[in-house]
Amino acid sequence: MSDDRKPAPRPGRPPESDQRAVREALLDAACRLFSRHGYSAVSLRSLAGEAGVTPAMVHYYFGDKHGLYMAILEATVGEALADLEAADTDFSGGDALGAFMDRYIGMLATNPWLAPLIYREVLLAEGKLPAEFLERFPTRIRRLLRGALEVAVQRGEIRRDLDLDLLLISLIGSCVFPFLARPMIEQGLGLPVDEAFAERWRQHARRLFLEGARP
Amino acid sequence: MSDDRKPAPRPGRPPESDQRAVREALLDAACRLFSRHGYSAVSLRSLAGEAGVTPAMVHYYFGDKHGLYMAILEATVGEALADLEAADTDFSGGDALGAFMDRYIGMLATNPWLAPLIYREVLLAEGKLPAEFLERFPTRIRRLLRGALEVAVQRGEIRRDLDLDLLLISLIGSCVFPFLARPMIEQGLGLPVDEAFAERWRQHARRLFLEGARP
DNA sequence: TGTACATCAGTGAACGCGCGTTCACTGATGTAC
DNA sequence: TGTACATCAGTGAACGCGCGTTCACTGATGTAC
Repeated sequence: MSDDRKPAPRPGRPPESDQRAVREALLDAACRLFSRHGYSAVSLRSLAGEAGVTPAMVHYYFGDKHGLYMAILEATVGEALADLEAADTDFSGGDALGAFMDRYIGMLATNPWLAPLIYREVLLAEGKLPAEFLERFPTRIRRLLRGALEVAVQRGEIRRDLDLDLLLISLIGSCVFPFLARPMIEQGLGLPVDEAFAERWRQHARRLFLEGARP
Repeated sequence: MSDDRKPAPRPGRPPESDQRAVREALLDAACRLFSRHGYSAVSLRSLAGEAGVTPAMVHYYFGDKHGLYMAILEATVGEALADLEAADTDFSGGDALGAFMDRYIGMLATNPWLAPLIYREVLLAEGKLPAEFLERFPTRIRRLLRGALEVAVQRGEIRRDLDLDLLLISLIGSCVFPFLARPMIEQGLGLPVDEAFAERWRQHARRLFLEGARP
């Protein structure tokens, strides 16, 4: 009764159990562990231990390990993309690129596991679902940004002598890189990558991207 | 005699064997597989198969799996770093930053496995050697670049209102990002990341970093 | 309202498999006399 | 120059272990009559 760290798991259906709590504990642990160590380096035993449940729960709720992986991808990456696309209309106003960078950086700062997770899946193509995500994610984000870039060029907000494909890569990189390189920044440079850093990075990235480093 | 794909491995010491060939076949396969799939996702059986040798060879030459990993880190990352540092003197002349970017991008383009390998080890801190590499690599590259940046600021080649820490992150990111995002660029944008791309990226990254995207 | 039963959330021991690793061994090569 | 032997490169079968996964089960909860 006094020890609630180990709630004395008895056999049989637990009273007043909350399915969503178990599911989300698993999703939460999976986000953290998969993004930090990679899919194959994380065992279901350690994952279940982190979530405070039995390894068999993974199969009960998600079928198998890969199903859990797909579930967090759908929940995190899918939601993030939908969020960016829903805000597409905002980008039609002035300074569309700045608005995109603001929103993108904010999203990456709020969800620290997002960048490494997407990176492992999409950029390294480490995952097992090239057909689905490798086509879906970059295609959607490319469509989103190519349009904004072309509009910006036509408006004269961007120089005409820059290759738009390469500029697209630079734009994404200048948003996402510090959240990929987080351990290096925190341990190598001694800068905590928190909300305050994200705010500084927002301003720095916008200014550098538009104006350059030269005086 | 005619079939040299399977050289009919007989028991006993092979005649005219070349130790270095076996060692380097293992290192080569390890570079490709570890950088593509990650340390724990690569089994010694698949790695040895790729190199055309027996799994037991890994222990014969490198002690264990981790020893092989350390060996390729030392061979690739160590050599790359030493190369950059040896060229440090070049950077004392005019346009030190441009010279660094040129050299850095060239190195990443020549060794396609380098960026993902360093990323997995240093940026994600996925490896088991935080004490050794997480201190060595970023510390050295930071020292290298902070000096060059401060000199550039004093010479008036760089604006004074930019945070040097953030600028350092931007500089590294604008060199390394396309080589990290290679699968996305090749499959998502349809651009092959080859030597020609590296040459285009060199010019693009330098111009964008110094002059910005605004007309 | 009680009762009988289906369902449901979860347990925990066990399964087979592939992993990293070990080891007794084989026959070619190098060396000493 | 021959011969005896140590060394050396490499084999391949086997080891124990931890992995993902399965399954018989338990007892609380929901439902039908």
